[in-house]
Amino acid sequence: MLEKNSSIPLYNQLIDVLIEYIKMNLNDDEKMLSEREICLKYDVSRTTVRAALNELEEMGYIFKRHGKGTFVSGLWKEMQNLSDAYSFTEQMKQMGKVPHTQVVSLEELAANQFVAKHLGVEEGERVYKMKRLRSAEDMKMMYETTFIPAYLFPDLTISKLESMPLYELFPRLYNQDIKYADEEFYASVLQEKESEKLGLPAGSACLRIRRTTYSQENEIIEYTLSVARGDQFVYKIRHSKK
Amino acid sequence: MLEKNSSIPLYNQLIDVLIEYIKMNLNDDEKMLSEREICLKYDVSRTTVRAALNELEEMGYIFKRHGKGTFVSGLWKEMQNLSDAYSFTEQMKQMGKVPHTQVVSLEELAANQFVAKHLGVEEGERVYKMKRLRSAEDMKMMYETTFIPAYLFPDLTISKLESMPLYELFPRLYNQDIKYADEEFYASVLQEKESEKLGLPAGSACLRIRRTTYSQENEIIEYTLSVARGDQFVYKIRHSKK
DNA sequence: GAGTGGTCTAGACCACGGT
DNA sequence: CCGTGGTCTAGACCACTCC
Repeated sequence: MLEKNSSIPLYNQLIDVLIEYIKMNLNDDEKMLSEREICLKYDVSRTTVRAALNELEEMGYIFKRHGKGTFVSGLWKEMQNLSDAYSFTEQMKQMGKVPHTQVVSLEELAANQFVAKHLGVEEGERVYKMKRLRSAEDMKMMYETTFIPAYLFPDLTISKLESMPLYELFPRLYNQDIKYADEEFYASVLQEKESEKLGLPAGSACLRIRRTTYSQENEIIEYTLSVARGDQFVYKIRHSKK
Repeated sequence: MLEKNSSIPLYNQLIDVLIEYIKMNLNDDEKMLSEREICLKYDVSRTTVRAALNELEEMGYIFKRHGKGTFVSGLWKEMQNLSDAYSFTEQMKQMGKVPHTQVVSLEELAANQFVAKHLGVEEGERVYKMKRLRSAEDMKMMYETTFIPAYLFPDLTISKLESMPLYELFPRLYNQDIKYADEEFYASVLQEKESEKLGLPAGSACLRIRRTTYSQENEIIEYTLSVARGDQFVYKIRHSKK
């Protein structure tokens, strides 16, 4: 069942095993094996069991009650996305659509005050600025303006940009691994010029998004301003009470 | 420094102590004490230290590098809200405003199919439906329609509703502790009737929000539909790469 | 090789919920 | 009272980074 000498941590293997166990044996709100029972059944320490159970709780598979036990949550079926996906490509795939990106422009320029501030670089430093129109099945979904520091991405070209999604290009071509991305968004209406780009009437509902992406080294590797069709983007978030 | 026999868990105390230590002694990106150094300095086990450090990492105070050490993140200054607050009251306080709520209506009725589905109750079951206009310093911010199951909240009255925020009323008067809330939201524009209620022109940008709140017992205790001024609500979320 | 974070063990005591 | 999850210990070995 569990491979003790695998390169995959035991608690990680245990997660998969327990998910399988739940699916095969238990229904919603039924009582799960106790922590000590799991220790015996799979011959691991309680620390390992609790590490696995904590992740399962975060994932929504189970919930715990002090003094009573652990129970199957029955919520994991509905909660597909809850905005795990932060890339356009992933979002579209979750919506069951085929994403497409057209690179409208790519230029190298010196950072002005605004760009410098949001990319965390010095004013005057070289940066790339690109504009992209993002579609799904012939519907124009979103228009993005992205800034990235030039020194992290030498010799960036449109053909490279078009070869793969940005969030694959970062790690694969430039060894920049993403740690997390912060997004701010708010409702707005389309201005005239934007409405032309998206093929919608001016004044249509839209979502404006500002995204800052950080590398594993805690450097900002991307700052993007987006405007997205209001009728196509529904964000889902879960607020957990501590 | 740490009280070993406090009712507060050691790792929880340690979190506060370490935050203080960081603020007093370290700047951004500086190297933090190693885990084993913290063990010695505060006389606790490494398990306890790691529990505290994991929370600090989630909070954004520090980041770890395998083989190198733990470092101060320097991001905890900016990231105030990131939508931790899911109640209107908390959100307004974070924005430095004084929230006010006017209960427009409160009625008890039988759940129709729509309400039954979203509250997870049977059709025909008694539910409360309330409408509330929410303001901050004389600006009308958001209009909410809320459904809650009646059997969980016997003898609910407008005066009770007006006495405290809903999310205080749940635990304090009805012993209903909140576990988490799921929100969906998307951009839209105000319809005529809504525009009157919020005192804005029809066609103004707005955010439409659907919220489902769950109790510790995994029951739905609230379903709310909101429409909020687009120019006043900015949501922030962090997508962590796993 | 020395130091770091990552994983894991075996065992202990506590606080809570039910009998 | 017993079984549950919550906290904590002391110690072990591994994988990674840097010298």
